[in-house]
Amino acid sequence: MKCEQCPVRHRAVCAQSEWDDLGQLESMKFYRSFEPGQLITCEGDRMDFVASVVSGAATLTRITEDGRAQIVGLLLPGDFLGRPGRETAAFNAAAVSKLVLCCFRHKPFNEMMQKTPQIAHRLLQMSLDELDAARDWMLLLGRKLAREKIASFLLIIAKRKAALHNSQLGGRMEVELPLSRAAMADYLGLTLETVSRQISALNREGMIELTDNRLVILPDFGLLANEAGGDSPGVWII
Amino acid sequence: MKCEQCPVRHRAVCAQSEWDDLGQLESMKFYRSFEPGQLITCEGDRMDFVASVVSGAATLTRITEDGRAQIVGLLLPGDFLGRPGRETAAFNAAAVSKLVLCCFRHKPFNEMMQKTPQIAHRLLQMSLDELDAARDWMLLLGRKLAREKIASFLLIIAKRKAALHNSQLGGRMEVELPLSRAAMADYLGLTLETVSRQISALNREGMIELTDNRLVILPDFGLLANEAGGDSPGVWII
DNA sequence: CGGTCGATTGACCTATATCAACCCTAGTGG
DNA sequence: CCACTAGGGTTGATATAGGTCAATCGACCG
Repeated sequence: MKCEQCPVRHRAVCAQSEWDDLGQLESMKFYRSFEPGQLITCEGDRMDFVASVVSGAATLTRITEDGRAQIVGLLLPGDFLGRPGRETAAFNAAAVSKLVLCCFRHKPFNEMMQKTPQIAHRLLQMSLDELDAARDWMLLLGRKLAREKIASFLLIIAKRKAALHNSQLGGRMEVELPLSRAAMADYLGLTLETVSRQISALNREGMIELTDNRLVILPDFGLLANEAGGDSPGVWII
Repeated sequence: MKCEQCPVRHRAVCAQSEWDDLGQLESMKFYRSFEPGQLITCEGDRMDFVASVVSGAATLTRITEDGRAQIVGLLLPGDFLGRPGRETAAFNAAAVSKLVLCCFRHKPFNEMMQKTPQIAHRLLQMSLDELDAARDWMLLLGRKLAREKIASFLLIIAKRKAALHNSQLGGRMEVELPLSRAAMADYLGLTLETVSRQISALNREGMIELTDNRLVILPDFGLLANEAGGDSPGVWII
């Protein structure tokens, strides 16, 4: 695929790169695909590339010795996986849907970063945005009720979808959940039973309409936002 | 104070800057002091500078509409406050002890970042480290028991102290808590009563020795680490 | 048709929150 | 000098949100 036609061209780490830089990236990139459930790396593993998510979704997970898991990152199209200058994965990364990555080997990517400020700059921007998002997520994990966690999650997915498609936020929206109930639980610091119960409750009360297990209609975005426990939603629009 | 004598010279955003860059930073920096409890910025406020923590400690806090608070960042000596290119604070920032900041106005700092890759590069490094720390914190908030949260917190403070002084980790250590019980609760996603109870319990069991309310002796670092719920501790050493 | 996987629902339990009393220390002012 | 007060911390009794364990359901698949 040519970079110009790339669906994440204007959002990924290469977003601010100009023509000739893009040509260089083009020549060093390679695509990798993963099936739902497939591991990309394990914590501690050598990871010889960094990548942009082109399509699909992946999760970063941190696990305690006794097996409790917490998803600490949800990578959607445009997001960046890996850390330049670190060749050992700090987290388990797994595909949660059919996933396509646009990969770069560490060494050429590092050299590129040294030479072209745009890429380093964009990566800094993206990292700071992720940090903001992580901090909002800490508020959710530490202080929100189960119901609020679920509502917040639905909103963030809706917002990401709107941001990717440059479409409007608000009113009636349809979102496809990128995660299973179990994965949502690991994302929200809940059990899958609690996730299921809360989703059922929101459904019963008309806050959401469940069509498929993975397909949710939000009849009223604003109404649902009231249930999310009110952190300022602006920052989520990455 | 001259930059060469700065206690955080080798850890702050300026760590990788060379002589002449340092001269430039020197000419544009200015110091500000804050008393314990004093607000630095409120979410949404205009914030006309970025800064390095020289001494003392500050917290970043996120608050829900109905007043539940979560501390989402603990800034210790060397840490960076603010975001280049954003002049509106995204969080409440407050001093929790006598605090000294080394400040730079946005505009000259941005220009400096454009010109000198070292600063931008160091800031990227620091942001990525913070992101790693935030992700470990998400595991704590989402999945750890109260007792494990407290133990983890004591360990991270001990580790930061060791890192700053380049001293050894392990064995018997003494740490000064930068936070009140209430602030610890807001950091750990607990209530202050639960914090107090768990600290008392660890004290009773000899895992820690309380001298002052704010001064804790860890008789055996490794023993306490067992109580922390076992995320790989390596990443904490920022 | 049996088996597997994800999701839902129910009954019960527990870690932590909540509410409340109390303690200790430091500071203040009579 | 000492009573009074305020702020931080501890401790106890009770309530509850969400966890745990277990049964069931539906869809899909060989």
